[in-house]
Amino acid sequence: MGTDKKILLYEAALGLIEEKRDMSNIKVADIAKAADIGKGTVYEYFKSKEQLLAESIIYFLKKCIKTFEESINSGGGFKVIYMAALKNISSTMTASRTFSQYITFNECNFSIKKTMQSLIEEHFENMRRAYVEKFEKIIDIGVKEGVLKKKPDKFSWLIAFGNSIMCIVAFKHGFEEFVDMTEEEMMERSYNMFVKVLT
Amino acid sequence: MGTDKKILLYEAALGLIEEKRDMSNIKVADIAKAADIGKGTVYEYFKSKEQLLAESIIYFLKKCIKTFEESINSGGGFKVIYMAALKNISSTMTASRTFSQYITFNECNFSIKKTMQSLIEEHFENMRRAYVEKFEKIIDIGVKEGVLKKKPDKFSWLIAFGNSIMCIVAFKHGFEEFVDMTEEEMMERSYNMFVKVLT
Amino acid sequence: MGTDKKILLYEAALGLIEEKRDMSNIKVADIAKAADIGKGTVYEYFKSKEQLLAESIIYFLKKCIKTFEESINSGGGFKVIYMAALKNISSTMTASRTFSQYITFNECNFSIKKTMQSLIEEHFENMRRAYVEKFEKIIDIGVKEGVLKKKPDKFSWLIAFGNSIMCIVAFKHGFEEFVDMTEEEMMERSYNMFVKVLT
Amino acid sequence: MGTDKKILLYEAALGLIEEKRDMSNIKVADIAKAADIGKGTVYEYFKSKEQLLAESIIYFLKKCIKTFEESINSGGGFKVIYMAALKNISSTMTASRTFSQYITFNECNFSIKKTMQSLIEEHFENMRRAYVEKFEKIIDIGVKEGVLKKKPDKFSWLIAFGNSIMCIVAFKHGFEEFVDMTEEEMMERSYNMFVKVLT
DNA sequence: CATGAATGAGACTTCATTCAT
DNA sequence: AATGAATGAAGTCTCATTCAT
Repeated sequence: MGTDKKILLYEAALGLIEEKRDMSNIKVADIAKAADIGKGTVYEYFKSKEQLLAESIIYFLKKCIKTFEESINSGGGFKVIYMAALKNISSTMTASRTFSQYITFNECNFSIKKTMQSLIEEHFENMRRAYVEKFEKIIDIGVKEGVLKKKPDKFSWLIAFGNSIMCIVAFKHGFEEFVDMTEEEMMERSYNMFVKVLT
Repeated sequence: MGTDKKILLYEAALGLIEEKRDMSNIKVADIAKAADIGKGTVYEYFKSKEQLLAESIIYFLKKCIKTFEESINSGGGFKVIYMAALKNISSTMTASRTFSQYITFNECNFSIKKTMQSLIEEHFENMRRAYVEKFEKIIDIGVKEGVLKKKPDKFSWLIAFGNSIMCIVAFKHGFEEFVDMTEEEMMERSYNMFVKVLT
Repeated sequence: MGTDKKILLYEAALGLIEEKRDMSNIKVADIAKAADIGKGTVYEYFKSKEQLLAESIIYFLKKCIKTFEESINSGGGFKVIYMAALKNISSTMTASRTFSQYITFNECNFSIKKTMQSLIEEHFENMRRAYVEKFEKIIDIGVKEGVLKKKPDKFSWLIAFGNSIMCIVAFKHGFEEFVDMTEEEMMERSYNMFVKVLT
Repeated sequence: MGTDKKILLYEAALGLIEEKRDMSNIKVADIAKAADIGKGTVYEYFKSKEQLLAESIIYFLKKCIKTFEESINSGGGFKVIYMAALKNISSTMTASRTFSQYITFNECNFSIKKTMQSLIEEHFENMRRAYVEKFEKIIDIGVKEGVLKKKPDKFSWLIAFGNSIMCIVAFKHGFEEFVDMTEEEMMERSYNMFVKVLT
């Protein structure tokens, strides 16, 4: 069915993006081959290469938020949920280093024309809002549990989350300053810093 | 003279990178035209487009660290220097949003082949070390002045700086959560959070 | 079908080589046009211009030996076969003056890189051996018929054949010393000289 | 002086032709460098690259005939002179394999435009006539000495000389049929065959 | 629906030639 | 007279897209 083939192509495209770390070098032929589909068939489902790439990114963004939601819905207390949230972001970023930048900065290095860009940016903004919404829920849990004395203002907890994410990124990237730290340690310190900042 | 023309081409290339937010779409012809130079002349100074782009990035990296050094050497107390550092980073990032990602994550979306990449990565690492070194000096000033009770561990102050930078990026990016804040306010809060985290 | 188009391109390339007497000035666009094929299509069948030219030459070499075999298999006595052989070589050389040199000297003036050269040289050597083999059979017929008293040594008959070929080349080339001779006369004298030398 | 620089450039060009076995890949810059002369200076002496190459070839042709004359003027009887002539041609061909073809067939694989071609062809024809003239003198000596019973017709001795030359070429080329023969032997057999054919 | 052969616009790069010094 | 930096025309090759099957 049509949709199935689209998803096949999304996955193929995303796979190649990860592999190459560079969207500009990806060829339609490569994507088609990776999806085990004829080159011409791509154009039955997408108007252009641009469109396919743009939609692939949107598909990725939606998947991110979905797995994020799942990860924090597993239950547990504030710390457990906070950790789960960070772990999810961490693994998303590991799985998709190229997109990490995209997600974090909403900059589009990709060779996608302006028309597509706005489409993506809209979806990105949606995703960011969804993340922020979930973050707020996590904060509320922290307040209810008394880990956070009183609900901090939005600026503060947003930046605190940003901070935690930055820890992960730096760690994942393997900067020399972090090499003799285990992931557990890093997560623990990250948590402590998070609580400290917001108290 | 040769060097002059190389710099002319660096600037032209960097200008286009900023303009286009995408290195993969930049054509040699464009760079040459922007530098007001014949297309063939480019190849008198660079072996290939790749080389020109790679060297342009390295040129940019060196310029970044140079202006950063200058900005924090203007004197003043801890808070002044901290603010100057942030302002420099802020303006560098504004001037060069595309590179922000590169600098922060050391990922290279650019269509530059593996050989060039390693060249760039080496230079990037040098630059990062230079920044970290300067950051430490700023921390030391804070300690001497007594703003920071005792010298925090490297992990903490690195992340704290990262945090401050993230505030700027978020602000510059115009996320809706920050729209009713002035840059001064943001910087002030950023400073307060910085000190709080490290105390 | 793939093979057909390759042959189309071989013929087009060979045609242009003959026309221009110089392989270095042939453009891919010319070959494609001559084959009534899109420029890009050439690269569906050949990795590079080099490859196309090299393969074209090999195709030519194989065709030469094939028509040579056919020409001497038409039957008849020693003189008839000798004449047929010479006629074949003569017409091959007329059809392809540029290649004549190649075939005779195994030198490759063509702008073909070293890797391709060795490929061609191998094929050329094969072809040369095939010719020598056929020549020997012709000699054996001459001996059996008693035209040649006893089988001459290889050096002698090889050179004798070379000599005959040279007569043709000189004649074809229209050197002034040969202008008042008909092709028949030349062939007759050539034959007589051939027999005389080997007796 | 002007002329000196021209000769410098001729020699440089010829050297590169030999080295590369392919005139089409020779660059003006290469020739200039080989002659230790500025690139622009070439155009003080030659209207174009074409002209330089064409004149270089003509220079070579003249040099060939000059050394040939010298070689056969050293005196001695018919056999000695014949051998000297062959030796000269042999060494010329060794020194200049690329030109061998040119000289033998008067075909121009070189990337030289039609206008230059006719210039070269005229000079080639002159050279060929000069060679033929000298050959005739050698024949006359053979007749006078009685080695050749009576003066053979032009066709015969021309072809006989061509034959001898072909022996050298084949030998020099290292065809497998000739590998267990010394140059002396080959020359001796060549001489014998020459005399036999013309008797 | 699915395909992949065919295409040609356009990119990078080379190099003969010019010209200011 | 000598130079070499600068040039741009022209060539090779890539690849998104089309279209007949």
